Amino acid sequence: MSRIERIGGAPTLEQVAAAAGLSRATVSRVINGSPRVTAEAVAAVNAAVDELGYVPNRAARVLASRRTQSIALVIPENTARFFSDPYFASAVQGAAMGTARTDYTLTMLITSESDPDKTRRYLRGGNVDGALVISHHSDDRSYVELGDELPVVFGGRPVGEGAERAYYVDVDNEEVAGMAVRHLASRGRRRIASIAGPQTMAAGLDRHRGWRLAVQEAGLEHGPEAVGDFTPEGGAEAMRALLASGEPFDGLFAASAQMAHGALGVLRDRGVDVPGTIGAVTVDDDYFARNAAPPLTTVRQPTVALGGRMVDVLVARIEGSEVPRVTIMPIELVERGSG
Amino acid sequence: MSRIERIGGAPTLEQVAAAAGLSRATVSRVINGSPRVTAEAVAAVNAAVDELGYVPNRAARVLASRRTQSIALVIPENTARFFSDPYFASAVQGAAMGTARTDYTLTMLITSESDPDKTRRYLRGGNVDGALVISHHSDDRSYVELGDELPVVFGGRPVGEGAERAYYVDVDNEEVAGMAVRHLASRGRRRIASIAGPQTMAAGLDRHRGWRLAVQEAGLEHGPEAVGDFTPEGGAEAMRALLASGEPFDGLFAASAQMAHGALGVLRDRGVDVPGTIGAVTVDDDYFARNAAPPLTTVRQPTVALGGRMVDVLVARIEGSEVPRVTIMPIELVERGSG
DNA sequence: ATGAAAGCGCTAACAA
DNA sequence: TTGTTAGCGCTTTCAT
Repeated sequence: MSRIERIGGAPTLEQVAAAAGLSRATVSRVINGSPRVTAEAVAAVNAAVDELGYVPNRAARVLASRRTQSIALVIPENTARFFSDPYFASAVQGAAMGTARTDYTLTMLITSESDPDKTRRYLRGGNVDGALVISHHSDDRSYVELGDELPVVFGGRPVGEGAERAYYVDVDNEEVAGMAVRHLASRGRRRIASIAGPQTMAAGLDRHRGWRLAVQEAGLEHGPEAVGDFTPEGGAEAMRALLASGEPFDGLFAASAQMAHGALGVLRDRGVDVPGTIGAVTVDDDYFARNAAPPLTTVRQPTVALGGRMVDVLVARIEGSEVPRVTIMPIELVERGSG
Repeated sequence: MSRIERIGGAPTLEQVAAAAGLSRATVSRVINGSPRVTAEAVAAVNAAVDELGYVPNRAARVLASRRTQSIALVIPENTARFFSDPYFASAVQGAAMGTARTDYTLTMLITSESDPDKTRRYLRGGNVDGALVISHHSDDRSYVELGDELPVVFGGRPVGEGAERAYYVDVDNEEVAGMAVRHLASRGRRRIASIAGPQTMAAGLDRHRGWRLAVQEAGLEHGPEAVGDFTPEGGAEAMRALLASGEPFDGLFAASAQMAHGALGVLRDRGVDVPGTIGAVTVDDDYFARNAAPPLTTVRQPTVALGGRMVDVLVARIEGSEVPRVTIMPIELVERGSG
């Protein structure tokens, strides 16, 4: 042992080795769970580790092994309301909890507007083993191409150039709309209107298409349609447009609970009874759905689980396992008072 | 240059040095902004960096400099609803954005129930330079002691053993309540009831005390009081208790918008007019405050900024600057329809 | 102002 | 199974 004993600070592998009467290599093997060690060695190392309170130095490990054991969670800053959106908040929570179950570390990366390349440089600089990108409510798809440089998993199907190669976890958004429409049909609604999400985003597009198809398949009529931006204000405005169109409808599919919440406010102001006159079904079981008046019948997507699954898929890819490029999470209808 | 040129992968400092015709040491100085380099050296290095697309390897840097340039965001897992609470979501957002402005990296640490020491080990293992702990809605104060081992900054004044040494960023919660009560007084309310938060938490305690004092100082009467758990359900239950007490009141201070939201639901069910019969003021300008019926007059605390300030304070401490142990953020009254 | 050289603490061939 | 020995890519004295 050529080095001087460290006075303060954390104990090193070398000190553990000395205490256990073994070499650093063997201690390293034990720490990393290698099968090529004797039970005695394991016991001796564990004893020494406990005694010294040894904790491996992450940086040294990363440097030597060339694996960072950490993953990035990329959050587009232009999604200003990111955290006030329950979908994001839940997905982030799921990702964080999912990461905690592994030996990986989750680094939050908010893309900076002042220096847009900062995030990209960080990701390409070998600082992480992979990245999670939650792009549900954003049309920022500039990270799709990153998938060629390191493992990336998207939350929500990305759209645009190269998206057909991207790994993602999502729900079947056409089926989300279908489930909603069929429920309205089963309640006797005949003319179903739609408040769609942005048509630049997969969730907006697919739910809208799902509405169109399901209405057709159920032999119903298409009511008027309007596009919102997934916010309550957008939903309110869309509802005004629906009413202004003059086309009648007795059912409404709103592509997000936030929009439905805003839409219901407009209906209440105009004295339109829900579910009496119009039955409404939406997507997302969050506080907007639960606290609307009346509470919203909705298609629930498992957002926390979705975030967790993103981690599972990413870690599998990092560690070289085969995983399907697309993971679809189950959905379910939650009946409440709105339709 | 003894090493073999790397075929793929990121370029190294050594390659930059070769390209710039300088030593690694000088390149390192330039990269780290040392003043002891000539302008020519800076130019040469920058050119080489741009040409090669060089990005420093974080692990190597950490290992050599013994500074990790990363901070942890500790989130108690028992705060199950963490992310669905707008206060937390905003504070986390602020912290993430604040970190993005620095050269630090933010690592999310959800404390695992299955292995409660995992977080602690990670923090003590020299993996981060400091930690942020947001404990507003939690009485988990087991991280106070961590402050003795590495720089820690709390969001919300911690309570319990050792808390008097803790660095934290918060609002003046007594003043929060005072502002609310004085507003009610100015609107002619004479008997002010209180729905308090958990008395195990600073925000709960201080706002309750603030209510008591302010009512006294304004020469008003104390109406009935009840304790909730900061959730809408807790607020609803507390309101039922207030009404059941039989004590009259024409003003209400609810210590959180979530509780106020729940309380107003009960009043609406019982046909009590707000603000006609009872004027209500609360805290937090979030979704719950804005979407209650009627919308809530509330004391706004700058949660996003608070999260950002936590980072500022922590970084200052890490880098050895003097910072006040306590940082108080400004608050303001937002008038809406409830009182 | 610059360079040479010695590590930071660990992993991973390669030998034994 | 264990130990020896090179580094991983960077920072940082210490000379020059």
